[in-house]
Amino acid sequence: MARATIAEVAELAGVSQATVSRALRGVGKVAPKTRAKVEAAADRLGFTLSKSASSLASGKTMRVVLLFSGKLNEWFNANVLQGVCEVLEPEGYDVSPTFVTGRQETERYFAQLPKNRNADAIIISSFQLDESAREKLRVTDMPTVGVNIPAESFCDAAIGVDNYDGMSKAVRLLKSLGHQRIAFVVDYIPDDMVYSTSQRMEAFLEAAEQNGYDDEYAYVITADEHDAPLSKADLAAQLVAKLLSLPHMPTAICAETDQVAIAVIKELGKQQLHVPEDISVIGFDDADIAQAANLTTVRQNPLEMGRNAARKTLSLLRGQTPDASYESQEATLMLRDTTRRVATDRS
Amino acid sequence: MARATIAEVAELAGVSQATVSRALRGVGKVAPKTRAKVEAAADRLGFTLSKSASSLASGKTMRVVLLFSGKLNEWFNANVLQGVCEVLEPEGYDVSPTFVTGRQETERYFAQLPKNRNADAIIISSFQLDESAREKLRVTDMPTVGVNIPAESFCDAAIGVDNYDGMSKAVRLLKSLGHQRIAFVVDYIPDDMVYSTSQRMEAFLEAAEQNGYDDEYAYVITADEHDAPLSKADLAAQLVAKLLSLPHMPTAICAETDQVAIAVIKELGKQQLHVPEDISVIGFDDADIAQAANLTTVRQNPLEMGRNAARKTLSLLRGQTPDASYESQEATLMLRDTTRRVATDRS
DNA sequence: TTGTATGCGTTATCAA
DNA sequence: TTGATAACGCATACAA
Repeated sequence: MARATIAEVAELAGVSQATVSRALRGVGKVAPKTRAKVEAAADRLGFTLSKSASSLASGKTMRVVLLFSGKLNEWFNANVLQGVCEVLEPEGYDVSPTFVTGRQETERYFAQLPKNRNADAIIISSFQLDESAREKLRVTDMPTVGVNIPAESFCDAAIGVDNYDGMSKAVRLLKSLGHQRIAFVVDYIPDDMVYSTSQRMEAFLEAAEQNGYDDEYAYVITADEHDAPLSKADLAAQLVAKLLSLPHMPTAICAETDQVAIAVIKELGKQQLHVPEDISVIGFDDADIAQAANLTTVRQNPLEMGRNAARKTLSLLRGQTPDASYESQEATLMLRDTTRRVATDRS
Repeated sequence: MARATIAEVAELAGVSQATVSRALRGVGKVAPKTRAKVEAAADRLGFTLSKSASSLASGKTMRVVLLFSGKLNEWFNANVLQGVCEVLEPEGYDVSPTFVTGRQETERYFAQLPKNRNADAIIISSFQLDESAREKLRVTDMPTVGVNIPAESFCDAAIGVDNYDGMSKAVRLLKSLGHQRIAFVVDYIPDDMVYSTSQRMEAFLEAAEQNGYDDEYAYVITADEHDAPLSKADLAAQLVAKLLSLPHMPTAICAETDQVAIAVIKELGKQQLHVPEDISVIGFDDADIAQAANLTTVRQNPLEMGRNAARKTLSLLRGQTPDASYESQEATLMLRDTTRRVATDRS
């Protein structure tokens, strides 16, 4: 392609570069006739404004970075990304998905963050950041919005699911179904990552207490500490082993996520424990796999979170304060086939 | 943040701007000592090269567009994206995910493509393009690489799964298991979208023929034409209805995708037909849901396709020809719980 | 190996 | 409403 410049368009249209610029961007006062001329000329030359040149001249990069903890092909992240793109791209922004896996990469990323002037804003998803990283974020002059980030935060705005709400609903369901011993199963949680998981654990315990489960009736089962991530199958094997070696086996389990729930169900099956006949299981997320496995679960909506975060970002970018800077999404219980009223032959 | 410029770094380091530029990018000849000085200065100022300015000066945008048909939260797309990002981002490229859904958006996108000089390359995934769109792509001077794109193509390079290979394996499995009547179930295929689906259908028929299935022993069941996309449940209901109204019910089904396979299995269940006891089902993809549902399926690896496409893009960007411009990924049969040897009481 | 000078294609300020 | 013109921050050809 011939790469036309604004100058050629100006010449063809018989106006100045400045006018072309104004006309094409739709800013400032420009006569309808002039605009038409310019647009015709631009069209004929197959001309588009150069993003690089615009950025340089205006100081706006028209880019927003979307930082994930984990991979882009994870259900949650992919949905947030889709949501963000849906609202940001029509506004002319490029979204630049980035991801870090593990502690080291995270540190490295935040270490070099302050000097990054190559984006207008940053959206960060599902991080549990240490003080040093938070500090780095604070000193950045970029608007920062968080998705599933602790509320007492260092972000200008944030959106997340209400894990407390979600776990309460799960626990109340189990209570209604007559379950007297319940457990929360969860992978080992490194203290510096994965925010939502630890919050769900706390929420489970709190909800259990509020619903009258004493300590010995509501367990938390955690995997042993490990460095390399465990396969879900291995994790489930470990968790089920711990479950089965409990003084009293619970009749219902809440899992950290759908993934873990499904892995646990498979492992239980290997031990001839059937779900939901012998034991009920509830997941968290309502990812695609939950439907495929007919899993009762607590639904969150990362797609909508992404859209919401992007809207907040847009506000910030315009120098406004978002309507509700810190928002929390209600969680929904999805009743499917892995929960059941407890057998009546127990006291 | 103070936004330092290259000039300030140069001054602090006591060298020229040009030297700073060279030192920081690691190009050209620059003395180790000088480089160290420059790096120290840059570090102290919290300086990073401005992407916009670099782009403008060099003519390279350092951006590659990744165009999807469908949403970014679909399993296939999310995986391709992850793969592409994994290899492109370490090389300093921004990947800009874009998506179009439906015919109109696609047309609009390609219509304005030729004048898009805001990327160095474009990767397009899973498109079935009409001649006009192809032409637009051809006239673009950007390197173009395809993912799951017809081979006789308008791309400089491409990678895709071998749908023929995959469907052959599926059909051969069913033959080995003694199934004598088999069917392929598929959503209505608008002739201008979804490439792989129609290819799989053809591949099924071809494989069936090669394996000795006569016409009346290998059916293709297609949904009726419709404008708005059907929910998977509705689609499955329609497909199962057609299946059940066949002169002879097949004993095994190959589905277009895992999604369709799982929806069909659920619908069959509603009709008291159990999988695999009464009928075997094979999916295609091996997405997360396939594992969750214990679905026998044909595996493709979009993550690896993404990486591969990105590597090809990199080659093209460097002016080289990729080792293998057009590659095809072998498909793998994943044997799980939805297929079974046909009951022996049939002839 | 380093420095000088020019240009990249816009935007934005100021006049007209 | 439009036109000059000076930035914007860097890469690169060329000279030293």
